[in-house]
Amino acid sequence: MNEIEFIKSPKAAGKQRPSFKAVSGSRESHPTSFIVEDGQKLAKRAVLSVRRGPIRYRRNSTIVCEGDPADYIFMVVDGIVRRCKTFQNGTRAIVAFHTPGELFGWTDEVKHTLSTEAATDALVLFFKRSALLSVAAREQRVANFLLTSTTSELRRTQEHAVLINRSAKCRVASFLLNLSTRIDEVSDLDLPMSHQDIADHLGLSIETVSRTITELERACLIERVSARTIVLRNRAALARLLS
Amino acid sequence: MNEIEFIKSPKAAGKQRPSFKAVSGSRESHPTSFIVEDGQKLAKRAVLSVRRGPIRYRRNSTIVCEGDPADYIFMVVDGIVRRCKTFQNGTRAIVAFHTPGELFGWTDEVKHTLSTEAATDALVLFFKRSALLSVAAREQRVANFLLTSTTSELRRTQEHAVLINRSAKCRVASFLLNLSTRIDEVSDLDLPMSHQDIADHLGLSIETVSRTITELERACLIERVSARTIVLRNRAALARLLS
DNA sequence: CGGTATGTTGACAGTGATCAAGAAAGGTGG
DNA sequence: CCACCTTTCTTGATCACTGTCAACATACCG
Repeated sequence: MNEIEFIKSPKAAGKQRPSFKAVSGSRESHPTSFIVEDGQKLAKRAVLSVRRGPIRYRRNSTIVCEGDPADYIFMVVDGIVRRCKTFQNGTRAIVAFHTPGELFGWTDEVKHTLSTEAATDALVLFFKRSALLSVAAREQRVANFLLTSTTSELRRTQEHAVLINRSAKCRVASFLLNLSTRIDEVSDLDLPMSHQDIADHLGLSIETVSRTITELERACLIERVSARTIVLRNRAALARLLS
Repeated sequence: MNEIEFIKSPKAAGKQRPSFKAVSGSRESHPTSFIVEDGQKLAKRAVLSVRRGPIRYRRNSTIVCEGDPADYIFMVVDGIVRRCKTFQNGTRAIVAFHTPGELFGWTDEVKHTLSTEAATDALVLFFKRSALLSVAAREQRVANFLLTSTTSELRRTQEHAVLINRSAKCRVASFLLNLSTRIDEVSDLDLPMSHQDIADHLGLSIETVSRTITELERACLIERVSARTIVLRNRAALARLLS
């Protein structure tokens, strides 16, 4: 871990881009509200007792390196976090992006198999693995939350793996539709991450991502307000590209 | 579900190819031995009480269709099972192969999002989702097994997703190394599934799979005893292709 | 033994990567 | 507020890897 900076309030983070502020600011519920919803004071107190942070990370800073001991697991409070693997030749594969409220990094291995980095300025909670396990043993709702989080992440990763043998147009359309459901899309869809991140996530070159967005715009499926701001003009047609 | 056939003994299945028999016959421990290892008679009785089957499936028969209600989850007893999604244009993506002992199909959705098919003759146990959940609520070891199974599947799916933007040679090498650790590799590595299945799993064409195997053989990294039987001659060199 | 399914190899084409140049956006300092 | 610089994005030209089409070989099965 590097570039760690303790802060007093979530408001201190995520101001790099106006659109990003809008995204995080418009969230009605706090990411950890699942504990409240469970209505179990004991569980809430138990989980919070093993919480560390939140810790603020600047964009592109590393939260955990591949190979680091898997002592902690994480939850995004604000911003976007990417989980990736970098190869010797410098190419990088981004397995997943995580949005606020998502628990990630849970593993049975002793070491993390993926690096975790801040794709935007981000605010991240830490949970000590061993402590969370012992809480889960006492509180069934905590155990359930662990299982549910892992199951959701598995489903998303499976859907992503399905994209492997599909065309560039299909991958980009899928990504845009997916993203629009995961972050608050007021009217415009603000891309919180760089095109390079999107390219590494979809297994495409940055040039192909750009060209494909242009192509979708020419077909009037989307509209490019700015490089990082897109309007989905025809969701139905975009969805048809996937089937 | 179709082509279901109740049988008395696992011996009745998996005889299609001699190599397949050798693979399944050489397993020392029974796939459900985790229950015994847990040493909890209550848990064992509880889990077995919600078991259905085993049911035998012939190669290429469908176990569950995409969109079927997710009332049951599954465990491979014998053979290889594939989980896939087929698109309108006929192309198919195989997200994962499952080997004996693996629990799969766990989901939070009401419907299965992937089809499940027998890649070889296979023997499959069924567990009623709701029943397994209530057992897990009583027996922490059962809950743990659910979480561990899901976590393992997530890790494997993540590793598979990483292969997206890598070369054909790298994908095939990765697949062969991976397979050799998952099935008993006496001296030869018997491919239990067809080249078409491998191609759909790796996002390659069947021709490219064939050509890549030929290429690896020319480089003396592997040796092709027959179309379905391969010897890994130089594991270290194969592993170097991945990094 | 013949027929079907599966695997192999070659020729060619197409999608997307690479290389290169320019444009736009964001950040910094005057 | 503007000038400058850096980063990010866009577009074009070319190339390479892999897909497609086709023919043949081999294995499997009745």
